[in-house]
Amino acid sequence: MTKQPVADAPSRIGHPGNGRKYRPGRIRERNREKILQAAEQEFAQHGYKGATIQNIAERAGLPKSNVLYYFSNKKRMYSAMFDDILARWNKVFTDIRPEDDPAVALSTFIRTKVEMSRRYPLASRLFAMEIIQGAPFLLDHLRTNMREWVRGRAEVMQQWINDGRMAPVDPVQLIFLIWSSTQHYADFQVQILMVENKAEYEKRDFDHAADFLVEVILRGCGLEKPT
Amino acid sequence: MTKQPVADAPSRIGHPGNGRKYRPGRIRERNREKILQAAEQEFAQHGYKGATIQNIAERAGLPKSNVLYYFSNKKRMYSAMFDDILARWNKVFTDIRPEDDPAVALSTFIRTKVEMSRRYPLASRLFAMEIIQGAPFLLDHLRTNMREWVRGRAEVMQQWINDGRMAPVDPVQLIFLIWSSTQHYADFQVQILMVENKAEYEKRDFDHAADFLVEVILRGCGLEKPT
DNA sequence: TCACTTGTTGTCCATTTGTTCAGGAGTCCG
DNA sequence: CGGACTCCTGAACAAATGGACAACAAGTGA
Repeated sequence: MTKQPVADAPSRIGHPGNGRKYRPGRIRERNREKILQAAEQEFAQHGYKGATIQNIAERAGLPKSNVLYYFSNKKRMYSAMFDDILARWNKVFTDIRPEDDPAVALSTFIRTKVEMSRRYPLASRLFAMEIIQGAPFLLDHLRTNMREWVRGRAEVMQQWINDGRMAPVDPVQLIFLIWSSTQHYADFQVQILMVENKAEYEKRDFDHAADFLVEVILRGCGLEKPT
Repeated sequence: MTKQPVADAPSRIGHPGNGRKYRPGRIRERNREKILQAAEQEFAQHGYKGATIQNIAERAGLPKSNVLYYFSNKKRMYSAMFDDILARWNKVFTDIRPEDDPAVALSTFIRTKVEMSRRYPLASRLFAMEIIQGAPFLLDHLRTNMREWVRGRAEVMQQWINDGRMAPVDPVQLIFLIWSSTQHYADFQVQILMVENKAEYEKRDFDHAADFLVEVILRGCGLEKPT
């Protein structure tokens, strides 16, 4: 009789003595990571339906069966990825507060998002794909967490507006504007590269983009670029 | 011997007397349209690899074989769609000239693009998908037509800047900003609806968005909203 | 070493996929 | 009507796909 595989439980390193005799291996952790990275590429390029386990396995340099040992099926693999990505996302974005300086806060927000586009373009594309496809997996997340997130920020911005500290623009639309314009550098990378006739992005391209966005959007909100 | 099908030739209605005895039917035209529309939905939702001919056929209410009679294979179907879309695209966007008023021109551009997002959300998503996937079919178009298009507009904007008629911002980045922020309303529809807790878009939502974008972006470029 | 868990993989399978094809139905004009 | 052309479609097929499984290898703590 074969043992039931541990079935894509969330990573649990340094979590001994939970009734288990052996700590679930470092091997597990390493391979899980390899596979998730491969999956990120494959899913970002082909979407959920278009991605194949075979391809992911090849990218990860493992046999298909082994991939299926770690993630018992395609669906779980896909959502495991988003767990990873959303966790990363949550870690980076700090809160804003009414007493913050609007110019500084917005500028930080924009720069952080551009930096995310630079460092994790695949995650960005993946997210974009998921949304375009109708967000079958993330609908709930959008409806709850993300809605709350936006509401919180928008409230603070509204406060700033009421206090006359920035121009009266719709805060929710402003968030969309920042999201879209910053993500664009990850999602539409190919288009931008072609139009600008470049082979690759460099750090300074992102800095330039961030400078541009900060300048235009802040001025658009009646703010001065912070020093 | 069966006749070779006319093999997805471009529509040719009202084009008689080219050696053919019968004008290539109106049936052809009607079904072609039905199929292309179904394909637009399917490809926009699942990407190139994820879309299936079977699904397209079902959406169009035709047997698979019939779909393949009109478009001999998946690839041709896919590019036929883009021919359609790019043609539509080209028809709508008028040129800008140095003697135009920057505020009016930019404002028109933004509003036109928002209107496109409203009227042809599927086309927008399709395009986004194609780019995210690395633009395997559109690379050439991006490299040539689109590059030229951007260069032309950017030059005019630079002229405006040189003449002191708008703030000195990078024109190419400005175009990207307008593209991304306007497309967002089509591509990320689901996200926006969820965050705003709505079931559907209405015309006035787009108007609101367009007003917001015109206001912020124009001000960001040191321009006054045109009356 | 032993007993047991975790990790690995080749093989198999039902289903789906893109595509071909042959034959037939429908349409149109003289 | 007849014949030329257009349109339609069920059947067939090789390749690919998601997944199940059983046998085996490697690791681990006692």
